[in-house]
Amino acid sequence: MDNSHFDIAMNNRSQHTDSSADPFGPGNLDFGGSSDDFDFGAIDFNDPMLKDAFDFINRIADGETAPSLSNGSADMHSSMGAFQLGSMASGNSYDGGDMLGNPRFLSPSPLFLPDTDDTNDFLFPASDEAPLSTAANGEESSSSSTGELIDSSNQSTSNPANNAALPASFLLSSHVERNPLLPTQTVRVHPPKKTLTTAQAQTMNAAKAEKAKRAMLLKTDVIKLFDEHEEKIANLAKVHSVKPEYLKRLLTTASTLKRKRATGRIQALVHIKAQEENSTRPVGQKLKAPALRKLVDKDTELLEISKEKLEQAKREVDAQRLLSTRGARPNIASAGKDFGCTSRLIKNEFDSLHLRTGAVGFGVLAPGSGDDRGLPIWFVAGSNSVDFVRAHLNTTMWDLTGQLELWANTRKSGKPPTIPDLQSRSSNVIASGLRYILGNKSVGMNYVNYHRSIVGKYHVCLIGLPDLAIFKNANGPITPFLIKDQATLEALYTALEAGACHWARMSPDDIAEHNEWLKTQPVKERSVRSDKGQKRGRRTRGTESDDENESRESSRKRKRANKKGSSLQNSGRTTAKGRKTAAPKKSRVSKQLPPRSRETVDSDEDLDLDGDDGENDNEHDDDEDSENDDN
DNA sequence: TCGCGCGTGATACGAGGTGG
DNA sequence: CCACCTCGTATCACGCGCGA
Repeated sequence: MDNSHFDIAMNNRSQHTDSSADPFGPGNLDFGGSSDDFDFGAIDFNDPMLKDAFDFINRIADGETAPSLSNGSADMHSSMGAFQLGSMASGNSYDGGDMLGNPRFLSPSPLFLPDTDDTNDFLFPASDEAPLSTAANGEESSSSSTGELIDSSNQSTSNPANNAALPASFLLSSHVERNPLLPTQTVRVHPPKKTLTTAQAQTMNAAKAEKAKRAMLLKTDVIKLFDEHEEKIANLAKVHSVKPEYLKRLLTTASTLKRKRATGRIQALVHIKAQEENSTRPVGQKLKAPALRKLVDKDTELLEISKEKLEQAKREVDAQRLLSTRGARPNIASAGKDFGCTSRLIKNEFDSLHLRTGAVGFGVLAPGSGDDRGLPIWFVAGSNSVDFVRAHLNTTMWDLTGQLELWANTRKSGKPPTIPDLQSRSSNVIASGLRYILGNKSVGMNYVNYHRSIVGKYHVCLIGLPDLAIFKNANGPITPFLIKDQATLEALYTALEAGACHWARMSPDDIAEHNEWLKTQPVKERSVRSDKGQKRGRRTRGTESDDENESRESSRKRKRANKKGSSLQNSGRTTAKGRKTAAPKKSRVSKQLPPRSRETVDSDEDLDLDGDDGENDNEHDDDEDSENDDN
């Protein structure tokens, strides 16, 4: 037998377990602990059955068609079917493909799917049915059972189906049961605890006291080191005439560059002078900036303007600039002209950037609706970018531009957004803006504890909220879903869309000030768990005491699960109220034990048959949404 | 009202220390 | 070197808070 594939597999495997690599990365072995402890030699690779199994996989990897499970190859079914299908269903990183170092087996390949429509039952047999590999160990295929593959006398490496320490129900859907070829750890059994003698207790106590003393000494030294560090920074700041905060910034990798230059004093004064001089002048005779600047220099009264008035003028300049850059064009003609000029500017910038830096990329621009003026345009940085579009998007730039224009002309438009629309959109902009500025995909907006959970924790704040009474909430911004007034919602959404209202990082001074303020605010304590003090043993699955466990279980959760189960049975992917349910996220679900029965898992969705992670599930949903929209 | 994420309470387990 | 103990951390289950 040619073992070349297998040798490669072993090499790959040793790379995977390299301690320098991420042991939990995709395609790596994960034994839930130190993977280096894993003894691969425990498997007898000279076992003829195992050799056949690897030979079979290598032949498939070489492109040979796999035999259908339902019409033959019973041996392969028992030895490899569970091996591969288990990995598909569980999504565990330690699957057949990984072990063999062959990525082709990582995807849910149809090669091993049976010739039956009832794939669910094949992958996830009902609790009252014998699971795949149980059947393999049972009477039906005893001649080719996986039990023959592994020496049952060696408990440390054999399938724990034979391990009496585990309850039989646990094995029904366990990873190890679905992957009977895996070397398996024994269940750890602790010896009964012995009571200490007086001398032992005294020794232990003395050692404990000594350890505490050493920990205290270390803590004292660390505090001392911190104080010395602060003192050195303060001295250095004094010597170089800079603020200690500046030195601390230099010590970190945080950027000190600001995104935008702040409005200056002279700009604010010119703005005031323009209001004085130009408000009464007709168009065409208004003074221009150089003339206004000269007038400012001569106006001694204006030059001694109060700080408050100057700040007010700066805010007005900022607002005016924002209106110029983000405000809607007043009519079709000006919008069309803006479109044409700006698109040419962008095209020029694309060309120039490519020539200056070699950057590649492409862009497509079309008027937002058929009523607007302006010709669709596409631009690329580097002619190679066209090849990219052709190769990876299977279209040409012209086609893409045409499709964009068509899409813009035919999409829903003209109707004013409804209140739920505005609520949802505003909420999305706020939440996505928060995720963007923090670079954290999982963070969520907290309106109720905004000052503590968002500002205090992440040091960012939402600035530029519309100056409306409803937003002057002591707890911070209120959730858009509580605003029922169309005009208020439109003001909020417009500010968010235009960028007038956005997330901003706080300066160190602001953070310190906010933290001081937080100290004066009452802390809302979390309620104490209602079951505090009670013993809550680990939940067991499928044991004979299930009824007792279920009776103890939270009635609320049971009600929810039952309701969900029944509604899902009836309506597939929607709840009883017709609301679409999101697929459970793998990151959390994968950590939990499977449900105890099919009672609460009656939909494909819950089973997560495709084995994708949560992100992909979302993508799938999005695709469906878009399809529905198209329909 | 539902579902998700966080935090809490509990257990399991491994590493390290200690004594025989 | 082994047995035993302590402690810290990982993991699990689930209640609470909160957004949608």
